[in-house]
Amino acid sequence: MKELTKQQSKVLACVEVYLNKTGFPPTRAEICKELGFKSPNAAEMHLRALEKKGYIAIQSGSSRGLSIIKSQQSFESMHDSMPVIGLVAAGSPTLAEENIEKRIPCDPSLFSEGFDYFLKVKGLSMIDAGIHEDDLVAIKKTTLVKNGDLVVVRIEDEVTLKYFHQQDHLLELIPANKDFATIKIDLREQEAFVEGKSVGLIRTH
Amino acid sequence: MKELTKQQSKVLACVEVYLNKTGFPPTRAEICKELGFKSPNAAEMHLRALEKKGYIAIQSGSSRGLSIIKSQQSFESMHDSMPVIGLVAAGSPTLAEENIEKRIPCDPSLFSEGFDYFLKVKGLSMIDAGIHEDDLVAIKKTTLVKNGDLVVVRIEDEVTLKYFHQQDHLLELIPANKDFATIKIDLREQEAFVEGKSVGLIRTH
DNA sequence: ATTTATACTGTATATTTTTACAGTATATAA
DNA sequence: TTATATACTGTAAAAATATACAGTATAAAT
Repeated sequence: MKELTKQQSKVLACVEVYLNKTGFPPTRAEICKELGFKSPNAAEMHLRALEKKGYIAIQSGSSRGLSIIKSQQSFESMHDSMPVIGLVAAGSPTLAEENIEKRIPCDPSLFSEGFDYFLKVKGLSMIDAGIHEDDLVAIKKTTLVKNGDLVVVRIEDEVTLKYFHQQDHLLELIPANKDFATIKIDLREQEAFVEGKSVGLIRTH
Repeated sequence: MKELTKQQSKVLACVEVYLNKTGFPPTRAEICKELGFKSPNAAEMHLRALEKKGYIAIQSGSSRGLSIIKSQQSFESMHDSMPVIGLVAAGSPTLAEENIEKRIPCDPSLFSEGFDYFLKVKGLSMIDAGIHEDDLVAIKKTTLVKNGDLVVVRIEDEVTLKYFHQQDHLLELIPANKDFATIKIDLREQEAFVEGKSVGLIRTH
């Protein structure tokens, strides 16, 4: 699929937004109004380019005869899908594109509270909570967590999934496996960031 | 929401089908062609009625200015949702309406192989497989199962979720909890029906 | 220096489309 | 019997729309 110029991209976005808002595609004139062009031919030319590059189809002779072939919108918003993030050790911007292993076709309302991404579990530290290696834990980004919540915490460059327990300056990250030790952190000496909490889990057999 | 007459219903369906096929709504003339009317006013009148009853919106002055407000298509096919079945003891037609506890907004492709319904787990017999009480196990209806698969089996009026193991006439349904005994069935003496197998699991925290 | 691609303005026209108006026919309710 | 609602045909005009053609301007490539 050929690359789009900035303006072509704008026009395609305009068509998609209009379609989402009204349920039918815009006319050339409407695209112009939306994007500030003064001639319908400006829109026409961009549409022709988009057609040639395979992003849209134009039904000639039909008013508003546009249809989207390849959407620009991230797959996210069109047919809802949620990103799967590996439990990576390094890097901080968890939801950065390069950390997304794949996407699962489902929408955020799959779990009642909503969630932001799936975290792919590594290791067996939570096995007694019924959380296995490669399970996908649905994470809702929040820093508001209670003792006993299953949380994602970042300590320096390490991200971990554990039960949360904090009393005053002592943060305890408790595993669900007797072979693993509880991580104890004195928050006066070391920083720890709560990235979110688990609201659900999915597993593929 | 008011009831539709037969013709109104046909027109609404026509708009929806056209929209699905082309990506934009039909004109009055196109509806006529599709449904065999000879006057654009026939379509116009039906559209007005559909608007008055709240099924569509008409953007006046715009060509093809129709948008669907309330689709006729069943909720199922529009916004996919999958039924949740309790692990009920009695009754046989598993997917009968009365057995559906609720529906989860997701589509069958959530798990790569596809699935037909969720089974809500009762009891702790599979706890060592990381399957807890109230977990929802995604079940694909099939009778083609291998030894080691996690299957839904019906024996008389009892439905159970266990690991499958069969050798000749001996069927073993193996739990994942040392406190539970393996169910052993001689198929020459007793019937057992494989209803499906697990392809995944979801849990709400 | 000249071509080529992108990105438009401005105008005009044929065509598409909406939409109003004038009827006809039929079944159902008052 | 007379409304009233549904379900159309047929026509026509006004408005919306696609689309062709003639230009201008700019930056990058050759």
